[in-house]
Amino acid sequence: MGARKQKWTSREEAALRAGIAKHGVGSWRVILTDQEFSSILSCRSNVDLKDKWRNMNVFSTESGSMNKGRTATKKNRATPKRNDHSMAISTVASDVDDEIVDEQPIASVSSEVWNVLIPKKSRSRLNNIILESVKNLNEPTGSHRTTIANYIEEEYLPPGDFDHILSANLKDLTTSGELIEVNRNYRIAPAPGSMYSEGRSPETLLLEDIQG
DNA sequence: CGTCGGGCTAAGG
DNA sequence: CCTTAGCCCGACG
Repeated sequence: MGARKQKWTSREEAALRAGIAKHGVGSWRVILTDQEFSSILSCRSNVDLKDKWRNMNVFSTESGSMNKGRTATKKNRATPKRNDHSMAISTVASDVDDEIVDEQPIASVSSEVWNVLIPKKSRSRLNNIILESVKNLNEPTGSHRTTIANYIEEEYLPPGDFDHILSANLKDLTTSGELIEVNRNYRIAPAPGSMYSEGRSPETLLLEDIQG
């Protein structure tokens, strides 16, 4: 009644990302039954995971090409194919590249995808990941850039030249006040108005809705 | 049974 | 108004 639409918490999103990183895209049921995430995602169904993952990867909606053409509504996603539990997100990059140009080695594509497909619109997406990482690392004194980079590379995906992108975004987040930098360490900034969320331990912290 | 893509619609901008 | 995001539905294996 109160919440017909149950918004996804950043914790659930993190669990979903981690689950995909470990089990691959499409293994929603497996992720759901994994003891690591089953507790967090207990309220979600396998279909919910799929839908959420789709909504998380909204690329286009760019200027102009808001095509609603019924004929050959390509978009992304091509072959579900059983990918190994190593790439996961790279699969998304691969089929996107599949649409744009010809086939290219994924290794070179992944960084390109991040540079080309991410530029301004999805800046908040990357920042979201950064905030997520800092929050999940939960270092009392804050986390160093290399630590953050390492976490993101492990947990999400590893573009080659990701380092300088991270630096820019960290600076951006610090400027905007979302992160606080102390001695080259970054930590989540305290909430503008409220303290911790109600009933939430400092572990969970805040930042449920940073999307704005 | 699970996954997938399309579509609907309540919220928020 | 328009975009977004959660959810539902039918199809397919």
